[in-house]
Amino acid sequence: MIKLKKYIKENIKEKLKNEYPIEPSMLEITYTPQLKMGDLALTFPFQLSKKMNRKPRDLALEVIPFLSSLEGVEKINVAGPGYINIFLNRKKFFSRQLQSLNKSSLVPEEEKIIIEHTNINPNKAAHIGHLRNAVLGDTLGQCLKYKGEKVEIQNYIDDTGVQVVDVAFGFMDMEKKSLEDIKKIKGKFDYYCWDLYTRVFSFLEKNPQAEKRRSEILKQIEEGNNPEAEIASYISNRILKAHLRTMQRIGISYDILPRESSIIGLKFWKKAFYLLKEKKAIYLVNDGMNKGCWVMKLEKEDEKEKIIVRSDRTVTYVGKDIAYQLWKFGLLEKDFYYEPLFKENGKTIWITTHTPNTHSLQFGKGSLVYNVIDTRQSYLQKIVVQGLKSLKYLVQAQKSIHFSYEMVALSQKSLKELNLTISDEDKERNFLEVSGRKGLGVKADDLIDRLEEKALSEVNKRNPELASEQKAEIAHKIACGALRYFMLKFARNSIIVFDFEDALSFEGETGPYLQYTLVRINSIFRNLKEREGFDEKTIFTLISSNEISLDVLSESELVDFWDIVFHASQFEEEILHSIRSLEFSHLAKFSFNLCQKFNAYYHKYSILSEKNIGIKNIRILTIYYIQEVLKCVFSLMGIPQPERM
RNA sequence: GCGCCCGUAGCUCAGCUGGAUAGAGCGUCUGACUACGAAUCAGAAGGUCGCAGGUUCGAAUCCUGUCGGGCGUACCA
Repeated sequence: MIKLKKYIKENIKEKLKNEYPIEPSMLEITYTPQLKMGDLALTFPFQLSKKMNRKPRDLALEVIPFLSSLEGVEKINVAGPGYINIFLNRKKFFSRQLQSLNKSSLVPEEEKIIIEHTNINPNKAAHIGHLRNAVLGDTLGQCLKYKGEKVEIQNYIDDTGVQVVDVAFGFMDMEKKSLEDIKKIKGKFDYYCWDLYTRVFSFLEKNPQAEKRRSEILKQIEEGNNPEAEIASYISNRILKAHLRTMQRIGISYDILPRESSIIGLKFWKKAFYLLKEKKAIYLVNDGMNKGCWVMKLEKEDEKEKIIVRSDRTVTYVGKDIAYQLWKFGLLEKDFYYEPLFKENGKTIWITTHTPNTHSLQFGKGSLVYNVIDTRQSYLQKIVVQGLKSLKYLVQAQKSIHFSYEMVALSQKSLKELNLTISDEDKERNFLEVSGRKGLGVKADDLIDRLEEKALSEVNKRNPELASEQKAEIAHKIACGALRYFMLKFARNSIIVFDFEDALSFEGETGPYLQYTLVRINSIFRNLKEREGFDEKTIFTLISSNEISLDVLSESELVDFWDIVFHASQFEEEILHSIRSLEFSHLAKFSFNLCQKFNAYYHKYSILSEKNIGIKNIRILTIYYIQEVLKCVFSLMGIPQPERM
């Protein structure tokens, strides 16, 4: 479709350029609201009419003779006040689509793209907000890979931040536990810390004097080689593994896990600090509130200073983030050491370390960087970009993209279901922000567990004869599909007010609806094979024989055939559009719509029982085409494809 | 105060760099399993696109103002 549009556009430009003052931007090809009007539409007569001071409809009529003999175009006519509508040759179009299946027509544009996502503080269990982040980031990565880009997925581990300190403080000072005691804790460690963290938070609120001890621990951790650092490192490592397991459940993985401790240990910040000072991007404040701090000013926002280095000479998170961002572009002249963390499906996941070793690998050095971080951190992301700009890395600043999205919040109803108590003031709100500190949130594993449980009971109803392992596997795939579609169906600027009923639904606009569509198609092909020996080979010969004739179809079936095929053929445009706007709800809605069209088609037209071979073959090719398109978009969205369900 | 985001059907949301009659899902009501799997489908009801201006041949979409809501504006991340 992309190629076809390009062809038409260039041809028309060529044919009209001598007669009319036409500009390339006028030749955007759009879709008609209804296929009976035509397949593609041109609106340039409206723009031309202004320039030439003539009626758009007259211009359109006049132009049409110039447009004849376009390859693949059946006819062209004028509609309404001056639209030029193009009707494609359906047979040619369809067989071309079938032949170009699995051949991407998208072209890569970057040397290497880095995506940073997930980034969960390793001090408590992952929650639904983290799931949104990871699903968006992963989907972006899959789409870019489809486009042919070289993609590296990074998951930044803030293992030395205050959040980990808080939990270390809880273990050491509140629970009086040694490292050995902590190691003995059985069961879900991330859940244990979830509860401990909320207790620490309320303890600190009531005992402000403990603040001193807390900053002591922070310093010890940064220095290393002491019990505090050992405990913190144990906590973050164990929780990190829990997070990775959770993400594995929904099919999300990473290439490299950069650790903050490595950034500190390898003095990345020292280097960045030197650069920033040298270019006068930051300066020391001599008096006033920020006395003794190194600060940065944000462009356009006067009077506002962002502290990068605190008066006690420790660096803030943003400072480290600037250093990290510089490293991502290969601008720091420093590199991490890497060690394998574990293997996943034959692929090694690497983690950074500051201890030298012999592994020689190359990460970073991207030409484009996406940071998937929620919109509340826009200000900090701006500071990071500002840092690059101040260092005169203008290209890199422009290629630092904050993929922002709104938070996942909790509905009052879901709070009640979780038995969470909240203040009277909060009870007035429509929704409540997830808060790790207050322990307000739905843990990712809990949600996935509930989805799997529900899916399993549905599978049991429908396929009681299957082996229990098989049922569990199907239930898992359904749970994953439901969750991932749920996270993608909302536009990224829309706050998801989490509701269990919506999230656990398997009907209507949901992941399982999409999966069910594919299962139906599988079922048809399974039957075709069992009953008639009709397999993939038969389809390939059918496609390459080029003996399909659409003439056998009735008029109304031709309409339905064309509606579904034409819609499906737009999938690559949708992928591109989703990447450009970072709006994967487009891809989600597109897939859902295609499934709706298929399900309607399915009810209307039978395949196995069709006697007319010509009609039957077209129907088979049609659903084969839909199947291939669906498989492609599902895999980009990470929606698993069970054979049956 | 300043910055960013949101306001579309009873509810939850789509609606592209402006394009033809504003769409889904849920819920409500009416139908369809002796059928390639009903996790489905067909149909009905439901809208002054927050409000007011402006730009345009054309505005849910762009601009300005305004009202309502959310988030950010930490020597937390």
